[in-house]
Amino acid sequence: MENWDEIRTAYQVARLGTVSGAAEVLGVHHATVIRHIDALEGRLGVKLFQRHARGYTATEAGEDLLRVAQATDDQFSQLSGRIKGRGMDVSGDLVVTSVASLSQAFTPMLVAFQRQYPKVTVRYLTGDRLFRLEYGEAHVAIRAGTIPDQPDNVVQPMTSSCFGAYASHEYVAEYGLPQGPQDYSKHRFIGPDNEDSRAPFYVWLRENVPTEAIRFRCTDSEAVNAAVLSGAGIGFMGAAEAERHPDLVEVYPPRDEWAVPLWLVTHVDLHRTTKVQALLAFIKKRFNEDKQ
Amino acid sequence: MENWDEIRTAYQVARLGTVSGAAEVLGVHHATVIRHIDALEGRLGVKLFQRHARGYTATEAGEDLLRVAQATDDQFSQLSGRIKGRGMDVSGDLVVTSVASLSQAFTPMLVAFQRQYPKVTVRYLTGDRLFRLEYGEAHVAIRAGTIPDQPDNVVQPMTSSCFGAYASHEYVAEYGLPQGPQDYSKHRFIGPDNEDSRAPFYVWLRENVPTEAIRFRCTDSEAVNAAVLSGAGIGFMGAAEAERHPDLVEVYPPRDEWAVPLWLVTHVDLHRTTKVQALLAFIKKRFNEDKQ
DNA sequence: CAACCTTTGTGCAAATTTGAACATGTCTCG
DNA sequence: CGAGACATGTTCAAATTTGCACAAAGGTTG
Repeated sequence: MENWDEIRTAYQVARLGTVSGAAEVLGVHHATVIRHIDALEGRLGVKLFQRHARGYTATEAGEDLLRVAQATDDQFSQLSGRIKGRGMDVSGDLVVTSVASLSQAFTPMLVAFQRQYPKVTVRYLTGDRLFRLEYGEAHVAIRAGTIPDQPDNVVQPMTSSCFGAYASHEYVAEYGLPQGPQDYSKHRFIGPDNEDSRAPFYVWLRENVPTEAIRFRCTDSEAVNAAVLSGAGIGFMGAAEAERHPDLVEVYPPRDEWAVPLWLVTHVDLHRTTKVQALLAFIKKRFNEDKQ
Repeated sequence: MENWDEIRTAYQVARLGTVSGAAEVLGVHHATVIRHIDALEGRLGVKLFQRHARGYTATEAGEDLLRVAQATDDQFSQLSGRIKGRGMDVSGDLVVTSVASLSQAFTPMLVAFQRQYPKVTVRYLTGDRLFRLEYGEAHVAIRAGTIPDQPDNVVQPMTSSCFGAYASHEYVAEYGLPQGPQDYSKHRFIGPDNEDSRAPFYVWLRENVPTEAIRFRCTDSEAVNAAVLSGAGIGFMGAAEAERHPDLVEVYPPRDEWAVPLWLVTHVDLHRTTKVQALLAFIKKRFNEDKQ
């Protein structure tokens, strides 16, 4: 029972009773309809129709096919409606992923988004492994750092995450604040485990602070935060994160050169869907409001 | 949502996750699969799959299609099984038609047929109008007289219906029996309303009996029977029918030249079905047994 | 890390499907 | 009864679909 188009043709013939009528409805030539029926009957080995000068009347097999194909036709129409409608509708799952360190900033935004579009279910994935857009693991990803250049991904700049240098009260009480580059060697800095880190503030760190002064290294920004809070030294933190900890002392305020750009990334196949567009528009609007 | 073949293609891709796999299952080239998907998505205006180097993964729309098409595939397999199975099975309706005058002889045979094939429902149509095979009004027709030459019908000889001349006791008591052709003008005969009747005994009647002697004419054989029984004159009746009326006097016993041939007629589209073949075989076997 | 395998994607030619025209037959209506 | 409308069915050319060859790119494995 392969070749579903022939079933569809037979269905119209059974429904209308004539080859000509079916051909008109299907938008094909009546010769095509005849050939479809002949092929289908030949493959089944059973006559579906009885031919006569006034048209085709369905045999029992033909009537059976009529019932089944009728249901199929209904199913397909509904499916088509759902699929096309889904294009206009913001509903179903919307999977967003980012590195874990951004979750504090993003969760409130996603919650607000969900309240505006109640039919959508937001799934916010953060984890140690990178969720990949190209395998359909997420609709939207928020990536930090250098501009992602994956093919098939459409990426647009969002905002920058401002980074400053912070230390705990305890640290400052013991070591004081550096007054200039000449003091750096007398301080303890928290750096990245990866010596080649491209984060702009770590590039600055490599270029301005002697390696010996970097006495604590972590892979993870969460670990850096914890280290700073524990008084391990001077470390770089997002300004928004730092504000949440009144214990911290701002060693250096955020600089533009330290800012880490954030990117909104979507897969081409999903980028044009209204659901994704709704989220992107929502995020941008939210950031614009925050700026003002 | 026209072109069901593309839905079938998309279904296999969604099910297997790769274009290549779907192409193999479908028995087509993978380029064809890609083109089907592209066409379908283009028409729907929604992406069904997300493309990546390891294959295609279904979007929500694609998964919706998967569910619907899965059900459709099941339905079509079952349909195919039913249709093909029906070919081997003697079940469902079996519509037989004949002129009403043969019903006495045929009903017992059809009843026996139904007992042998309990899953079949026999519908025996007799009526004033001719039920036509070419419009699917019946599977098998029993026709009397000259050989039917309708195209698209397959006709085979069955047996002959023997006709003799009969009259009622009352008639014979009053008029006696004709001793030879010279007596015909002194008798009353029952003839056909149609002066051109091709029934062999009526041809004989026209050629051998003066028109004035034919004093009662009917269109219908049932009416002829009634007329004979009522004493209207000498009329022609089927031998089997006459035997059921002991009041009748056999004026002339059945002659071969008076016999009316009977034909089993089926439409070509139905002739090869096992159901029809079962009935035809049954009828022939029954007649052969009767002969012995 | 390099070779190999699997996957998608794209021109171009072959094969298949489709469409137009015509033949034929039946039914209907005046 | 005869003309017209409408149905199926067949033949041949055109159009579309399909298959093949090849390219490119990510994934896998030794």
